[in-house]
Amino acid sequence: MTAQAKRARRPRKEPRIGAERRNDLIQAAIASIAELGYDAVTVASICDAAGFSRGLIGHYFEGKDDLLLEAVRYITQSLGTITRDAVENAGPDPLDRLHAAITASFAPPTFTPERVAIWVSFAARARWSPALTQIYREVWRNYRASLSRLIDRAADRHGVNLDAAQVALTISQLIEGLQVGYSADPVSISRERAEAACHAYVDGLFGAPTPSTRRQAQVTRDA
Amino acid sequence: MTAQAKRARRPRKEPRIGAERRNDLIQAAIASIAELGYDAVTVASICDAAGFSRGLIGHYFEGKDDLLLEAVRYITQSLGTITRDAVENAGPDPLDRLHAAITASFAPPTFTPERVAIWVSFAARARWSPALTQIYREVWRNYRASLSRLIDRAADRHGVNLDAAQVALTISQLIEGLQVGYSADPVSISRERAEAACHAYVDGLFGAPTPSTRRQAQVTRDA
Amino acid sequence: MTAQAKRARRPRKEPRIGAERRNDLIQAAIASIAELGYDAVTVASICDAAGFSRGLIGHYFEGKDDLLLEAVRYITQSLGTITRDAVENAGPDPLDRLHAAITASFAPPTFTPERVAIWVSFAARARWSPALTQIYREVWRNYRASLSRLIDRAADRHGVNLDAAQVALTISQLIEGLQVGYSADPVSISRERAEAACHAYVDGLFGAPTPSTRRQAQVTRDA
Amino acid sequence: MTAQAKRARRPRKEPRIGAERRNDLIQAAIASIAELGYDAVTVASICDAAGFSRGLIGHYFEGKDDLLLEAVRYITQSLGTITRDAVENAGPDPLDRLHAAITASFAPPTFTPERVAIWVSFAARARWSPALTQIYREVWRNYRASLSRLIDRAADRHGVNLDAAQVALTISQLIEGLQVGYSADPVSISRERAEAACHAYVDGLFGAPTPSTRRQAQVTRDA
DNA sequence: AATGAATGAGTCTTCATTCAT
DNA sequence: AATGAATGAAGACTCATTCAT
Repeated sequence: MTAQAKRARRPRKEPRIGAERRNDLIQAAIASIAELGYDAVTVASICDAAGFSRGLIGHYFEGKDDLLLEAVRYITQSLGTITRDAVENAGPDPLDRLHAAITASFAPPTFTPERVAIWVSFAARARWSPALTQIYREVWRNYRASLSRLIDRAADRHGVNLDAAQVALTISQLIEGLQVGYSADPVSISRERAEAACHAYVDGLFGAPTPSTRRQAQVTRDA
Repeated sequence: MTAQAKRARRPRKEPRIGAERRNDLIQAAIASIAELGYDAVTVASICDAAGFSRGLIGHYFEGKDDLLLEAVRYITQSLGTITRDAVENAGPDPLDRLHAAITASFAPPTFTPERVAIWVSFAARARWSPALTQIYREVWRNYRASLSRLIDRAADRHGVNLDAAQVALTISQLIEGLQVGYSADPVSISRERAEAACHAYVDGLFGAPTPSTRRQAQVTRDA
Repeated sequence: MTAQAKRARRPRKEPRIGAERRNDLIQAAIASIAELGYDAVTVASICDAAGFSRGLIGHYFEGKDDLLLEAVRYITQSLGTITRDAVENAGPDPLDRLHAAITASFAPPTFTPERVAIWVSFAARARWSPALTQIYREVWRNYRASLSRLIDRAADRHGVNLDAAQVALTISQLIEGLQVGYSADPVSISRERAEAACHAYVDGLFGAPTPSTRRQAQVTRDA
Repeated sequence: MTAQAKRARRPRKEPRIGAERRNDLIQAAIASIAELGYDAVTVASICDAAGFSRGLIGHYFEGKDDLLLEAVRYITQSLGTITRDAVENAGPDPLDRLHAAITASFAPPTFTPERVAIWVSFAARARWSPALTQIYREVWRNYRASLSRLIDRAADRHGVNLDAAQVALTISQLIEGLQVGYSADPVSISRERAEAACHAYVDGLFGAPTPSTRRQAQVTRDA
């Protein structure tokens, strides 16, 4: 805003590989979005957060929009990887794997006030940005496809008759909606309530008697 | 000051009473947000949409932010009114009333690409705007409180044991999430699928055999 | 606000009612200048001070600049009248009359924080406004001419040899300078110190031993 | 953001170090005030005078007001320095030093139509600006304190009994008033008459027989 | 590679003026 | 006569981008 003042002499950084610099800037962009909001972010705020000079963005990105897009990509990729890992570490039972996917969605680093807020900002802007729309669509389609497979197998195993596509949609959008609520009003919607609601939905589908022990380990591994 | 000389001017709009003009501007703001996105909206775009000169905003609002806030208030109020009306016109059965509330949430004028997109923008920004946070919280709290009452009564009537608060939260955030999905990617998440998923969740709770006939009339009056 | 362009004195249409309204607005303008400063004054602030609607200025004045000029004229005329009256009521002795002129310059309604501040604003702006330059020049020329006559006669009477024109200039600009100081920093330069300094200068010229009794009556007739 | 497309640009000024640019802008601001008046100055007029683009002010100053304040500070500091130098170069006699201070006050670069006009604008605005009030007060307090010391010593040396504080106030405000007069109406109040009046006042105090030879050299080096 | 000075388009806001009622 | 709605020009400020060093 104002205060082009004190640009404190900072120690000159050691020149590094481009990829590392790029990543520094992406992380700074994420931090800056979290602090100020997607559209209040400025090149200056990002560079200040990274400890770099203003002009550096032009060396590594097409411009501000490009950097912001990369930041979004970073977040979505990280989201996908984390979910995948969680599912694979969850054991063979498809229902366990389903719950593990949900648990991962409500655990750090995915479910953090900052990350959730950024994600929501990103989803909200998708309507007016083809690039964001495409990323958004792909992420959720993959997510729902994975869920669908798990749901199908779990339904088979537990002898339940389900519309897997619809259930996957419901889970994905319930997660999305709980994220929005948590982002906007974390007082009313705590992380715990959000997670519980989502698990409860799945439990309801499979007639499970609150199998909370199944997820306890993962819930507590917060950072 | 400096010589505000005579100049050619466009035909002056006939002055109307204040309240009417205020509403004109609010509607124009809503239209402009829908077209450009919450943060790409400019005073110029709003005034152009309304057919007024730039300076008029200063007469009726504190400034751009104030107008935008009023636009949000307008939308939320309209949302509350519509839901209330729908519930009251739905007959005595609490489960019918619950489904009516959901139906109204997925019907125009609430569920319109423009309205949904604005709502989502608004929710996404709430985190960085105390004024928006307050509005957001209040709207959903009221909404969930209404749902809770309906759920309690419906559970009584149908002999089901439910955590009303959790179910209300699930419904509200499922709606929110479906709106986000519809806003960002209306191709993957159609209005019909969104509505169906939400009704299906409620049906699942009450063990209903897809009582779709109950809502058929309203579902098809979409725009 | 530049462009204090030459504006022919237009004849007033409704002399009586109009004159009253005109005066109301002039007084409001003076009050508004005093409160906000010459250039922070707006048409709105003046009309608010007068309790009138915004558009009324156009009925009685050419515009804002015209009104402001009239306000300045009002103040300068009032200044001249007051000095003249004070001198004429001071008795026959020219030195008494000289002191009386000074006393009047440091007494209300001339010497008031508001009036002084306006006067100084006006003087400061004169350089860039031919209309103000003209008023300013005329006022002080008349004032100095009057002083000169008094000084000449007083010098005769008291057998002192003086450059009347230079003394008149010194008195007038000492008053002006004391007003500036009082306007900008009334803490350092009180009204009393200002008046005393000016009388002391005249006393010094005529070798008077602090003839303070001579002016006591006038000093205390403040409003 | 949004499409800051490539555009034709004027030849870019070669970047210089910050302090130099700051000074360029301050000088341009002074020139612009002198030309247009304190409140008719715009960011555009300043930048045009400096030959820079509009946005540069934001790099070196908080904004327009900050720059204007710096311009005032520059002028007042320069005023103080010049007076101090003049006094110290004036020889040992305190009365000579007193006259030297006055002479410096009526000589360039202090006493220039532009500088005087700016100074007067600044004094006139002080009433409504705490920052200006503070600067104004400090400058004149220092000035009067210096004068007081000189007056005391000169009175000792010449065996005259004087109220040093009052005389200092009189001199300072006489100078101020002569500046105002010169600014507003340089035709009636020439630089020479102004200076002569001020010296004559001091001469009168010490009973000097118009010791004009003492100052003749300096008087004639006018611009 | 990195810096930060410089640019200039875009936006919001203010406000004197106009004018229909 | 009086009102206040409406206008539109002017100005300050922001900020992404460019580019010489």
